[in-house]
Amino acid sequence: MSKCEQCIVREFSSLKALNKDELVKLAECKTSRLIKKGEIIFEEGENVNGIFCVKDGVCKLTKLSPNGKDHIVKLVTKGELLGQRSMISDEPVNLSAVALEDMQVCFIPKSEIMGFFDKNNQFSMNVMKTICGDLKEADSQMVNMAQKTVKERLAETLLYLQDTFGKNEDDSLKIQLTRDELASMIGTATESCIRLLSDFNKLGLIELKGKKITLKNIAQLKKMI
Amino acid sequence: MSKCEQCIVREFSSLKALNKDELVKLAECKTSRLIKKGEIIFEEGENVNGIFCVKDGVCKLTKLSPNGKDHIVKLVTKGELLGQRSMISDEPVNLSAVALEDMQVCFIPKSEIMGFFDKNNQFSMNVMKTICGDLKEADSQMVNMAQKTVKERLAETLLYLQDTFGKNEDDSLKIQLTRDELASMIGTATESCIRLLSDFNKLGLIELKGKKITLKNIAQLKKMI
DNA sequence: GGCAGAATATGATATATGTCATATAAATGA
DNA sequence: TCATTTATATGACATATATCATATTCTGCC
Repeated sequence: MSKCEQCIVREFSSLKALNKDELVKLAECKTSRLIKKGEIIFEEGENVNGIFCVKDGVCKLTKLSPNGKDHIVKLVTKGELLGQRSMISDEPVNLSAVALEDMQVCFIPKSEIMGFFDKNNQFSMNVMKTICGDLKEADSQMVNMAQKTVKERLAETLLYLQDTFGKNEDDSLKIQLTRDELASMIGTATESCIRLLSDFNKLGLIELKGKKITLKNIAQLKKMI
Repeated sequence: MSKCEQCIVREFSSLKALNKDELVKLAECKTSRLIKKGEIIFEEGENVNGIFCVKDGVCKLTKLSPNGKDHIVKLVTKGELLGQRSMISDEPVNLSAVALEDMQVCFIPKSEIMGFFDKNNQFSMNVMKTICGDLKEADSQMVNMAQKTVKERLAETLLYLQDTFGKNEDDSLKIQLTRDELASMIGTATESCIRLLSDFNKLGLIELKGKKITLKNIAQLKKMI
């Protein structure tokens, strides 16, 4: 079992508030897991009874709409925690988590986290702030979905993906989403998404090479939002 | 200054975790306010530096979209707290609050609440749970906006309004929203909202009398969602 | 290496929703 | 009380987006 003290990603999450003793305790009760691309970490409705700390890789949090389509609510990446909301609410998870790349995660049982809540106010505060940030973002996304056109949402999402996950040496977006996934992030039909990408390509805003997407005219994309 | 100990609505919010001493302290530092229908409690971008406890009345939380339209993110009613998110994040508020009816609210300064966070774990936990509930609801609304038709969202919203705010003796919805406000809750143009209400009326799902809306066929409305 | 199945692409068309115009009804205020 | 504004309603039309069909390209796999 690897030591949490030496784990770098811990510094990026609420766990940074834990002291040496707490980290030792944490290392004793956590379980590490390797998760393959496409694998499900947990599914809507499941009881998770703990949280996951993402050490490496990216996953999508999706919610199934009554119309049968999945919607991607959020992407979660290295350094973030997964499943905090449902643990605190003491409810089954309301979202599914699926790996978009191979991942390394650690599972921390609920009992352990609840202990930290009791004894470490800074940790509680960090978790609260994270969830408040998620709420602000969710409100903003809600308004985006309600008020913006698909074209605007696509432009915004492409910029977000580059900002958050960066680009490869050839300048293409580092994170690899299928057209289907991109569509379910912006809330549209796959064909519409593909068509708009095609339009953006023709307008010189982006470049499509196979499944690789390269942002070519950031200024113009920003103007579209 | 009225005593918080005897305030009934306190029992419905996170504040129920406070003990006698804390309530006395709270009563000393809070300020009560009467707010007229239509009045702005706070506006997007403002620094609020505390939270509001809603003693009576209902307000809307709105967010301005870049296209210039307001979107109603949430309705807040008696017994709920207002402004928790931004206080915890230590940021300006991301939403505006406007009274839909005459309201009674109490303002509690940030310093006081932060003290409770430090000393009263149950209170912290209550606040956390409330915000987690808001986050779950926001995620769900995000998916609704992205995946459901306007018709479905209208049906859902009408049912929600009746469930949450009840009906008058004549069975019409107790909460009075303008068509414009209803439209900005479901995320559509005012005309589309009016038109669909008209359609629902013709189908016998609802009845329109002046601005009063009465749900006539709940089962059918539920089937539409 | 070639084949099956998936992902991407594009056209044709249907449909939902937005926009603009205008009419009517209701509310507000001098 | 009447006039002016504001909210509701409805029609005509434009447009964005979904849906269905069908290529084409990619990818994993035996």
